[in-house]
Amino acid sequence: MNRSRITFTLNELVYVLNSAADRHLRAKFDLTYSQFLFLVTLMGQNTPTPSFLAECLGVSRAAVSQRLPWFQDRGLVEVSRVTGNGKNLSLELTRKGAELATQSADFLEKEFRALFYNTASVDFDELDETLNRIKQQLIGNREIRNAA
Amino acid sequence: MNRSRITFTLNELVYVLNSAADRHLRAKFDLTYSQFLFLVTLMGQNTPTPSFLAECLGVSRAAVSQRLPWFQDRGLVEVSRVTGNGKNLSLELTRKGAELATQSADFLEKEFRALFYNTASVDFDELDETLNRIKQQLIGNREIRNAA
DNA sequence: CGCGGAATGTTAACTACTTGACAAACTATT
DNA sequence: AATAGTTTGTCAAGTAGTTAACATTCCGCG
Repeated sequence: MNRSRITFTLNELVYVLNSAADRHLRAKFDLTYSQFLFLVTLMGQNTPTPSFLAECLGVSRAAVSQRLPWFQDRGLVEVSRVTGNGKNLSLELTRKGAELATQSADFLEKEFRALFYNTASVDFDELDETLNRIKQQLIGNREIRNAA
Repeated sequence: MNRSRITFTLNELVYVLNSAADRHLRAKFDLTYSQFLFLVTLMGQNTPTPSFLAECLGVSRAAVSQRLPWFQDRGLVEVSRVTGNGKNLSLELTRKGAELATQSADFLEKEFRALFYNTASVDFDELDETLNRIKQQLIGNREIRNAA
């Protein structure tokens, strides 16, 4: 019963976290959580292709392709072709997009820091490391299984 | 940066966990992870209303309403009206549905137990408790904020 | 009793994703 | 250099959820 309790807890916690983030972002920046993720992920790289961005976001290429016009129309993302490369598009945050990403990320960071501040008894670094170890274990075993 | 690292890690871990569960369930029981959750949640109560089930699953009443025929058609769930109550429907697993829920839950439990067995250095009970504490903290603060 | 208000279940319209198919562009091998 | 194979971005169709509106049923209270 250990297993099921903890996977349920994880799902619930993630739901609460993401809902809270979504609420804050909508209220202050008129931004969806997944729009926020799009911008922040884009900021984390320099001029990636849509294909690579899709991989980072964990969604399909088609999904990125469909969402791009929304960000272009609002002047947040610029799509360009690299000269001498007719195949790949290149994505880049505009100045406005970068500002929005930075401001919203800072804001969210501050909000959660305030919330977590009271939870003094938790070592978040250690927790993060533990969760990552579990994740790696799962990924590792999966690959072994698939190869077999 | 603490905050963002851990929320990202949480999301990634949940994704890996749920994907693995989905893969196993499809392969062995021709069942989606969310279909599995539907059955297991239903088994956890006795003859709930669709409305209550929706709340437990964290989805809208409309979503449950739309999904019910799928489970009825396959003889997994029985929908009935309680006599003297024209308003509420009553949901119940059929024998077949209960068997499928039990078998798939047991199977998943066994799979994950095997995976986790190697991660000896993690105290899963303690981890579960920690995650729950964080969740409660978040919920608590949210309610205070909303009331203000 | 009867009537206003709340809750339930269903429907319609919408959203955000998916997969599969495709053309265009690149890469590698011969 | 030609070509077979891969990668990329896009489109069409399908899926699972959402919100909003609705009829129906129940409840509390005059």
